[in-house]
Amino acid sequence: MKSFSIGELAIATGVTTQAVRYYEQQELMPMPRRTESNYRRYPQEAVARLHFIVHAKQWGFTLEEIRELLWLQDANGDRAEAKRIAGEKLAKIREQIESLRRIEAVLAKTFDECSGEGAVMGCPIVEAIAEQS
Amino acid sequence: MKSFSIGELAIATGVTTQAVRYYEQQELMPMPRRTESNYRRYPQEAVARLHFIVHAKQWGFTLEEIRELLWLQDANGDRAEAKRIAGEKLAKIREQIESLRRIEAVLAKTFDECSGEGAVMGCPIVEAIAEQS
DNA sequence: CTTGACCTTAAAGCTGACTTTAAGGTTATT
DNA sequence: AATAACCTTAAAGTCAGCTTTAAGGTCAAG
Repeated sequence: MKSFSIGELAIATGVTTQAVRYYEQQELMPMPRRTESNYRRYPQEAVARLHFIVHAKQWGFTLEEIRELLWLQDANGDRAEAKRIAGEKLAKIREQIESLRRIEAVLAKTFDECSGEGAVMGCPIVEAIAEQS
Repeated sequence: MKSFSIGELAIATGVTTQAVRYYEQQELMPMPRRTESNYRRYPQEAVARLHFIVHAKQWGFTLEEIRELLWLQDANGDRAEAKRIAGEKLAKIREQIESLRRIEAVLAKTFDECSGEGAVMGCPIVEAIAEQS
């Protein structure tokens, strides 16, 4: 079965070699075996694991949350625990959406109210920020 | 008319004195006059200006964007310019919402699919992250 | 047998928005 | 006159998630 140098692994997953070393340091990637000349050698599974990290990041998981999920898999832990982590993340994401929507609504309203003509004095956007309770 | 020490200004607006000095350094707050003993003395308008900063931050504006808006007001610039800044911010916020909504949809789906029972192996949440294209 | 592309480590730097630390000077109260 | 509660500055530290730098060692091609 093919084994990978850190550079090959990096290319296969679209991250930099430094990022891979950083994930190792942060205990997301396990310490791989080394060649005689002290080069890292990764097994096939490492590609999948690193892909998991990359994808989870795209989903907005922090490295800390991803570490939790990975350790859970390593320990073949409870599915309930994975669901809890995902549930917490889901709640956070929904809060963020709600918060952004509130801002969007007010900003969009004042944006429409602003004629875009004349001096900034009296501009509804600026006024709205200044007067916010 | 009342004038304020940096501490009074900070309390009036709910920020720390260090933050006020930081805003001065970042050219969001103007350099105020000093007492004989080199203490900062702020006029009434400084309270409003600092409030503007605090509120704009709550709306998700970065300090850089807030500086733009403040300088615009200082120069009594074009309302069109303020509208442009707000418009760019609005676009960014909408992008963020869209991105979060896409994540929310997928995460919510896999969350519902996960029974929460048994070992993490085969868990739909973990699988979904692993298999993401 | 040398050049260049890879690999190694540790440590410092980056962004944003501050906070913390250090080492003092001033003002108000007791 | 002493103490606390303010104020001053500059510089370093914090968080995340890396990137960059420095100073090397190794390996494949020509």
